[in-house]
Amino acid sequence: MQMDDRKKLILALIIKDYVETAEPVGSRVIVKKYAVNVSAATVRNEMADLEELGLLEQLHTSSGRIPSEKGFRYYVDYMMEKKSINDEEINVLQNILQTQTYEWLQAVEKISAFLSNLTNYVSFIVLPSFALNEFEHMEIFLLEPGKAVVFLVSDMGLVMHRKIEVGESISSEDLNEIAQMFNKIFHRKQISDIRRSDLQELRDRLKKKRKAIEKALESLDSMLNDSQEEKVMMSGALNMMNEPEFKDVDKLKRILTMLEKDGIIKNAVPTNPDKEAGIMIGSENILEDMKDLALVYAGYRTKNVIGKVGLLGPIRMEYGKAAGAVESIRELIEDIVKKF
Amino acid sequence: MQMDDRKKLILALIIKDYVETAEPVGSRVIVKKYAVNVSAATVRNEMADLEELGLLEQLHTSSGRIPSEKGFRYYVDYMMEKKSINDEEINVLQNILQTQTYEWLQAVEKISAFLSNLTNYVSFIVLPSFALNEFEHMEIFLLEPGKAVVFLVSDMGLVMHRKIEVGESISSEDLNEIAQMFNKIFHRKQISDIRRSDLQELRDRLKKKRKAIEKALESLDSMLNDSQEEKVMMSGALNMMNEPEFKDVDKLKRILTMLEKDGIIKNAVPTNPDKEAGIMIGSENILEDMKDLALVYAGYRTKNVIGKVGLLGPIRMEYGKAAGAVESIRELIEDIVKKF
DNA sequence: TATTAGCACTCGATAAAAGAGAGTGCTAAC
DNA sequence: GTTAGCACTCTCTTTTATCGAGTGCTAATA
Repeated sequence: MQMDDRKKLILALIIKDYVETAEPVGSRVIVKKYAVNVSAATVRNEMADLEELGLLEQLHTSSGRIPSEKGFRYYVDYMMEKKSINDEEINVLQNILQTQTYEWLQAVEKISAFLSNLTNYVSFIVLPSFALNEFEHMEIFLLEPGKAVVFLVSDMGLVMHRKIEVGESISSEDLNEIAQMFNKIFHRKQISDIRRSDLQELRDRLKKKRKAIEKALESLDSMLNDSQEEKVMMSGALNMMNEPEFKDVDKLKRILTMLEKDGIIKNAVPTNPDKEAGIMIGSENILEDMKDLALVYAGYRTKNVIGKVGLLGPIRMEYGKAAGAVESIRELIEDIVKKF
Repeated sequence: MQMDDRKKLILALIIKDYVETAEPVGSRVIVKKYAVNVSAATVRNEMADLEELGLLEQLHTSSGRIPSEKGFRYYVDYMMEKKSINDEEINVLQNILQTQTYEWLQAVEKISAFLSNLTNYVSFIVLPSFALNEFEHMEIFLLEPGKAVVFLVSDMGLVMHRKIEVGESISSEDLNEIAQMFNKIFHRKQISDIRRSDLQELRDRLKKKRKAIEKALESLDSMLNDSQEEKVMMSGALNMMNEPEFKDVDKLKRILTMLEKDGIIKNAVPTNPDKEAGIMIGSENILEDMKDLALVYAGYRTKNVIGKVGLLGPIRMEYGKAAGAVESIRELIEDIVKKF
C-alpha cells in the first residue's frame, strides 16, 4: 500500500488534532472540524489503511485513532514544517541578555528559561566541558595572611576561583612568583592535556614555598576535575505537569525524578549533534527511561567544542515548533558565545 | 473543660497515627494499636471532648478524627519532643562537606540537600545578603589587552568576579593602581554603606584611566546590586510528590509552582528568626498561598548577619523531627561559617 | 471503481443502585 | 467514671444499567 496525498493529509490532520487535544481522533472530527471534502466513511477507510501501515493505532475497537510513534516519525521525516522563533521574541531575549547578564553561565540560564517558556516543554543546554579548552591564565592573590584565592581563566572566558590556605609567611610577591611560574608552563595548553606529571614537575622546582604551591596545585587540580564534566542547565521541568499524559502523580514522579537525576540529559542526547535539529521519538531514545518522552536537540559549536541544546516533551509534541525553536536558539547561542 | 493526662495521651496518639498514615484515626485504633488501657467507648468520649476543645476534627459524622491545626499547635507547644540529628548522620554530612566543597555556596547547597534527604521535606537556606557585610578586598587583572576581570571579596569570604572591557592601552600596572585605590577607600566598610557618592569621588580622582575606572565601577556596582538580595537555596521540592495530600496533580502543581516562584520563601519566613525553631502551621503562615503547608525555621548568625534555614512540608508533619533537624543544621551552619 | 449512506456492534465513560464496613453517639448497666 | 451494646451515618467499593462516540461492514450510488 502506498501513501497518497489524501492519506498524508489525513495523517497530518490526525496528528494536528491529537497534539492539540490529547484525545483519540475520530473520522467525524476530521471531516467536520477540518472541512475535508469526503465523507466520514471514506476517512474511516483511509484510517484503516494508515493503521495497517503502522502509522496510526487504536486504543480499543471503538475509539478514534492516535498517531503511533511510527506515525510521528513519518510526519517528522516527510511532512513537518519547522517554525522558527520570530524576530520579536528573539529581541525580547536579546534584551534580557544585554541588560541582565554579565556572565556566560548566567546567559545560558536565561536562554534556557526562555526556550522552555516559549515552548512549554522542558529545555536544556549542555555546556561543553571546560576541560576541552585552553588554559589561558591563572592568578593568585593574598586575602589576608594565610589565606589566598586562586583564579583560573580559560580562553572561552570561563573564570573559576577557589580559596586556599597558605602559610602565614607567604607574601603577595611569593604568590605572584608562583602564579607566573604556573602561567609559563601551562599557557595555551589544552586544559585536558595538563597531566599530573606536569604538576609534579612544578612541585619539584620550587621547594621553598612548598605549602602554598601544594595548595595552589590542589585547587587547580580540583577546579580541573570540577570542570572536566559537562554542565547541564535544565529549565521548565514543571511544564511536564501540564501534559495530560502525566496527570497521574506516579507517572509524573517517575519523569521528574528521572530528569533531576544528574547526567541523565547528557546521556540522552547523542554525541556530536548537528546544526539541524535531531529528533528522538519515544522508544527511539537511547535511554529506556525516556521511552515516554520525545527529544529534540541540536549542537552548537564554540571554537572547537560542541555544546548541546534541546527540548524534552511528551511524544505528542509540536515537533515543528520545537525543532524550529531549538534551531533558532542554537544559532543565537553561537552568536552569544562570540560576544563573551 | 481541662486537658488532663489521658486527653494529652490520646491527642498525642492520634497525631502520631495520623502523621504516619494520613488517615482519620478511630477509637478502636487507639485502643488496639497503642494498647491503651481503657475501652474504645471511653476513648470516644475523650475524643468528643477534644473535638469540643477544637483540637480534633471530623471529616464527616462517621469518620475517625484528625488533628486540627489547633491540635497540632497544642502538640507543638506543650508536648512535642525535638529529635536532633544523630552524630552518625552529622558525620556523613561533615564528610561530604570536607571532601566535596570548596566554596561557601557549594557547601550550603550540600547542606540543604542533606536536610531534605534526611527529613523528606522541602528544605531551604536563605543566605544573608552579601550587602550587609564588609568590603574586604578587590582586585583587577588583565586577561588580554582590552579585557580584564574584577574580583570582589567580602569578609564573609564570598568572592565574586566579573569581566570588563578596558581600553587597549591600559596596562596591568594601571589596573593595580586602580584596585589599590579602591581598596584604600572602601576597606572594611559595610558594603551597603558604599554610596554612589563615594564612587563619584573616586571617579574624579583618576582622570587618565577613565574608561577602565568607569568599567570597574560599573562592575562593582552591578555586583553590589546583585548581592543586595538574599539568595535562597531550596532542595527536595519533589518530596512534596510523596505526600498523599498532594497526590492530586493540580494541587501539586499549585504548590510546586509557588515554591519555584522567586522570593516566596524569603517572604514566608519571619524576619529575625531565633535559634529555637519556630513553627507555622497552615493558616498561621504569613502567605495565603501557604495555608496548606507547615513551616519550620530557625535563624543562624554569621557575625552581625542573620540567615535562615528551614523545612516546608504538609501540615501533617513530623514536627519533632523537623524542628530537631532544623536546629541541628542551624548550629552546624554556624560552625561551617567560621571555617570559611 | 471509488465513494458514501446506513446500521449493527463494541467498548469506555458516566450514572445510578446496592452492599459493606468503619466509626460514631447514645443508652443503660456495671 | 467506665464500658458493653446497638442503631445509625456516611464513605467507599462493587455492581448494574445506560449512553454515546466511533468503528467496520454492506449495499447502494455516482
